[in-house]
Amino acid sequence: MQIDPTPAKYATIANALRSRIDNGVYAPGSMLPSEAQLVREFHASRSTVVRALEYLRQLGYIEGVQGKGRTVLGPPPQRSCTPPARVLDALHAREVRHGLLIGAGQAPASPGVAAALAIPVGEPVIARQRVMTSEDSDWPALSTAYIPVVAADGTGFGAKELMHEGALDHLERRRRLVAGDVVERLTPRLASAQERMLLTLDRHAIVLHSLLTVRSSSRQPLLLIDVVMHVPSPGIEDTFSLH
Amino acid sequence: MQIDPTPAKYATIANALRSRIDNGVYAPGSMLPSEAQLVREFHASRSTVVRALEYLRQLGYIEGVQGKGRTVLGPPPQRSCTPPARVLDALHAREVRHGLLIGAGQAPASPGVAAALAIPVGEPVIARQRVMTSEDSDWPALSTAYIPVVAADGTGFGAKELMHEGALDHLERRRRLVAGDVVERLTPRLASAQERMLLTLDRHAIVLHSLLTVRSSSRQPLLLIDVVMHVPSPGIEDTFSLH
DNA sequence: CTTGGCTGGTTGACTAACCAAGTTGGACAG
DNA sequence: CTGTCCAACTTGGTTAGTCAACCAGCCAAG
Repeated sequence: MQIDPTPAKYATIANALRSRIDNGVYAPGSMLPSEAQLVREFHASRSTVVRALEYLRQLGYIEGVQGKGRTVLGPPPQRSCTPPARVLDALHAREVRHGLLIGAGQAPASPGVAAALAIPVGEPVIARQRVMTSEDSDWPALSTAYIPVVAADGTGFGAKELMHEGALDHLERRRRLVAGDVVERLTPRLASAQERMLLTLDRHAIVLHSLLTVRSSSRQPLLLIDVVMHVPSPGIEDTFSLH
Repeated sequence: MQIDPTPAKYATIANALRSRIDNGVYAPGSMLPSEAQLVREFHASRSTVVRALEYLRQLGYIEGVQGKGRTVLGPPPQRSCTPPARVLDALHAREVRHGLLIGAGQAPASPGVAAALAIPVGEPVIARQRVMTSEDSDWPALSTAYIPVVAADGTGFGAKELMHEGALDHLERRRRLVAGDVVERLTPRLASAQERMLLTLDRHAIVLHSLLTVRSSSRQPLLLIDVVMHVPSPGIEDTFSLH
């Protein structure tokens, strides 16, 4: 039977202090107790205390000034996520051959499109549909960009000419906008007949449907890209750090 | 007139070693010189050398085994995202009611399980299956944890008793391991008959299959969790920053 | 052949001590 | 009141030492 080991003293000290910072006991901007105080509290040598503090410093929880003391910085900010490749592909894929552009033109916004763009159902939008190839994406995909007509003014979204830059690149350049983030909603479903035909899929093919809402920094929807991907085994792979 | 200060000795050592790792002088997988060797090379005390090594360890460049030496891991990979909620749920969901544990016991590793755990097909693994409820997860899900029998020694994975902590928490505590990252492979497919029954799904229900490989900091697979989720509209939502 | 003990090496953790460099507050003089 | 000095306190860096726990190789005994 395995006996649980006692954690190392420096780890105990580091974790205790870290918890206090995470829980707000030591607020950001406040001074941490001095080394001498911590030596007394944790019955450890100074070197052991310093080792724990160094660990927290490297994690970004605290910052020390010689002669003055250590300041609490707070829990290190959560890194914001870079979009995975499939999202970036959809935002930036250029139209390089005429055969890939299925169509472009005005249509009334469906309920789904209206909800994603925060506009009334039926409001006119420009829809632009294209096939994404292995040059654009890891898997065969069908991509439809939607943008409200008023917002498409001055852009080439409704034109029959190829857009030699990605949809987001084009919008940002033509409308002098800066996108802030993108929200992806991912659902699995059966491929429609049109999708099967355009992507050369089997009768019962299952696809991943990704609805990408590009927003401004104030969260206003700017552009919607509806992507349908046929993802073969071993599927979409992502790696996440656990510390 | 400010004269540039001589960098601290430990910083000089850490930066020298870090450069050698970045430049491939010490290749990933190789052994770093011993502390005694570095003491001689850099004319420093052992504690000073250890301080430099500890800094690199925390950055993720190296990993040490007591009595054996330190292994070069290589430059740390670009920090990836915090795992999304569905992944964290699967890693940390506790078993709180007996009805949710479907079964636990030994089985030979299927090709998929073997590949994910980097073990031979047919090698005995412990499989533990449970239903995840709305307390655990945003959607109904079926979760099966797989761990090689030898690695399950000293854990409760094969037992019929409930595990009152998450699978990863349990493994880390019982085996004194620290997980480094988790790789997710996501595919859409039709639900199997068992999945439909256990998750109360329709005849043609489509599910998302998420295969999670938990790895150590040296990328060795530790634990596999196979999750099948029924994701209703509007699907899995994620937000990504664009700057 | 296997097993156990020994040796030399390895890292992990902890303590003690020293020196350096800086901050802060109080006391004192002008 | 302002400026200077000094003591007490602070963190930064380094060395030396000890004990514990482990690995790998070697050799002897069964």
